[in-house]
Amino acid sequence: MAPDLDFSHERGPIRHLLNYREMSQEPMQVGSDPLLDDLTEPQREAATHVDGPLLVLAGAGSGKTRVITRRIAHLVLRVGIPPWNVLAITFTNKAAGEMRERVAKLVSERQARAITVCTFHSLCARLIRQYAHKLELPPGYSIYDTADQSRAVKNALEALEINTGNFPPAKVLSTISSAKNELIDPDAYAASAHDFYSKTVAKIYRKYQEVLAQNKALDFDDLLVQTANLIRNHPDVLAELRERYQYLLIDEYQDTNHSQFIIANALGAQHRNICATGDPDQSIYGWRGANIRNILEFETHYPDAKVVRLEQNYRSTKNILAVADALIRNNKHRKHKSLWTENEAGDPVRVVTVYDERKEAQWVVEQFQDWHDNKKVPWGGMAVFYRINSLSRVIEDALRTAGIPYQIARGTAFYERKEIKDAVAYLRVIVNPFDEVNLTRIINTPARGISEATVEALRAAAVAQNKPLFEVLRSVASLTAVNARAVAAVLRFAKMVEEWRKALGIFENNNARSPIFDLNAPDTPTSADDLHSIENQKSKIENPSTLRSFVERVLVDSGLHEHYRTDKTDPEGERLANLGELVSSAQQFEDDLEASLDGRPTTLHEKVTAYLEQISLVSDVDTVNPDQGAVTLMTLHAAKGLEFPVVAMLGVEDGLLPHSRAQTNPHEMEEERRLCFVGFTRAQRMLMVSHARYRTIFGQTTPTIPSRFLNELPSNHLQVEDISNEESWTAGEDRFSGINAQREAAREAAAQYRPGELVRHPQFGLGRVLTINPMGAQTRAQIAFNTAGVKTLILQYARLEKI
DNA sequence: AGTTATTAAACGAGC
DNA sequence: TTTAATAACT
Repeated sequence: MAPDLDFSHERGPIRHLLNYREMSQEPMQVGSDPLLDDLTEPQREAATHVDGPLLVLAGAGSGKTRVITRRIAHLVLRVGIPPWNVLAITFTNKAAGEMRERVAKLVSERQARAITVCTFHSLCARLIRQYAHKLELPPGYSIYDTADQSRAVKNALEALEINTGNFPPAKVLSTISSAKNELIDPDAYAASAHDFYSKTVAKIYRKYQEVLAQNKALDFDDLLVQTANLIRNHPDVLAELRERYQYLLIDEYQDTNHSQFIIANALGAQHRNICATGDPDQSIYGWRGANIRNILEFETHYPDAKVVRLEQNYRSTKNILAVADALIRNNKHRKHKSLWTENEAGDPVRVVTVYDERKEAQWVVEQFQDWHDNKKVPWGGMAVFYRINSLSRVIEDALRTAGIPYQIARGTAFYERKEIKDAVAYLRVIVNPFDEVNLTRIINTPARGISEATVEALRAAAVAQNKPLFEVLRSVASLTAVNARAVAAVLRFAKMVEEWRKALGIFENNNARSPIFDLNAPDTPTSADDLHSIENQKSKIENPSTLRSFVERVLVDSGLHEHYRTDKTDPEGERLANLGELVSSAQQFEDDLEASLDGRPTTLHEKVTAYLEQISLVSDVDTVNPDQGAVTLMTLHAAKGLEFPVVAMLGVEDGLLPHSRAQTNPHEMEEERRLCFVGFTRAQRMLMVSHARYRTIFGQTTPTIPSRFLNELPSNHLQVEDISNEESWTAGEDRFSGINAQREAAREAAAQYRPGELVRHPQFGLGRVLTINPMGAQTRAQIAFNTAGVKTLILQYARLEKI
């Protein structure tokens, strides 16, 4: 049993803070500043740094966030920097929220609200909205998620008449994404493309950008690219931003990519008050363009930078830290850092071998139960990490069966559901009439009599007339290819959307200077002062309704509500409930927004736009609430920046961690090791690591090899257990009897049908068995049907009938 | 036109 | 295993 450790000092409230005015009247004595008193020397050095570049190399658990928040408070309270001059960039919205909260405990609520704390992506999204007119975008531009991007690429491929077979959208998109992260535009990409594949990608890239431009849409990478362009091409904007953001803090600097680097440096180049914090050993996003050199070469970019190293760890026990440190020492490309702690030695790190993933889950659940019942660790203090999302299922099942509350960090999953994507697509189309991807998604969802053929005719007309698709809807009557019933349906749909737009104060008096179609609408002086002043155009009618009621109205008017209310395929009403949850999320957003606006007016239109922006940029961890009293399940990537008293890491096996795709590339292998290191260093008191002898992935059970990383761990800090044989006799028998039963069934099924026999299929009718291919549960039969031709069917699923 | 069944295809991490 | 695209049916 581990002695009780006190981990509370990290988050202790700071009392009796003096504000700046009091300070200046009555100077504090050196060493008695409550902002700094409880900091160590290096921490204080970083926290009190005011002007000029600062690099904080912060080891895991070294109190980095604390230093950042204190530094912000110090700047505002002691130095007297206006809070709106401070810009802190974090890796996730959740981290931003936490940082703002922690700062708010040091400074006043009001001051805290004036500080900008956000992620790169949300900063860029807001800047683009604010300066939309300079980028030929409407402020209601769409942000495309992966699914939308994939649609856009498919459109591009279609237009170029390229077969998707050789150019799967996902693969093309990842190539394009890498290019964008390096700020390589289609021209530059084409210039460096020499082989057939990249030359074709160059064409697709160009077309894809055209499609996005047509739709007035940006993908995630474009948010950064466009911001970089904005800053580069508009010196006035850059000057404004530099004036506004005089003190820059960028957290997790090791995971910034080239475009983020460019943006940050452009903002900071003049005043040079740029503070980067991070840890090269925790760089785990190389695959999405993060450039570890940004942090390694910070001192080259800023030779006068002050460098502070935080090496004392306040988070973990000695054992955990020793194990993590031993692991990371195996990376060759690395600057060594000596992590140390004054914490207790604690329990050894447990490394356990289990039989399979079910046993693994069961073991973890047992351990958690013990920590909860006997060591009084709340459920919220425990977490399960894994390399790939698909490992979450088994542990979920086990936790559910055990009745243990859990939450999964999969914030985006909610917005990926069809019903939610549909509902959001309506909102997108309302604020962005150019968004064809979302328009085609909802034009006949739910079914309202607008067929595929009708949509095709409309699209053709839009291309022919060189008009946005939505504008063509109104002239649908002139299209001969569309019958009267469809015309009525289209007009009804267009009318409905226009009604919603009216409710937002958007008017479209036929091709007049309707604000939403008019990109050259008068430039209202948008200063960086107020990022919340979103749109240039103000609502022309006083609309009393709220965001919540607007969303509800769209759900009802569109028929989505009714459709899912009566959906027979969803008897539980789960989808309807999800729509309900969307409505409450709108309500929640509205409440938060009102609070942060502090009485300043907003239009409904602005609210919808801001809401759409927010839901486009939620990250997986954003939804995790530690005080929820639930075990947290997440990927190792999502775990960055978090900490839990008890941590279990699943599937520490070769092929999973390190992932099989990293095996051939030494750099990727080191990133895998860093990923493992990140996982280890999240643990405060107990770290358990498990690997199974057999693992079933995609229905295929295969023996595994323990992760090579396990061999790198110092045995004197470990407690190694192999429980793969315990009770596995019964479990093993169950398992094999299960498999055997399946095989038996398949054999029987195979035996049942012999080549030459006549069978009947509910759909295909009469047929004759040609061959039987016994493959266990996957046993297939080739059958020649009288009318349907030769088909290969899986016996288990095909409801065949012997004749 | 719209729904439902069947088959094929994807499976690394995410803003 | 899940999801997406396609084919068949009502």
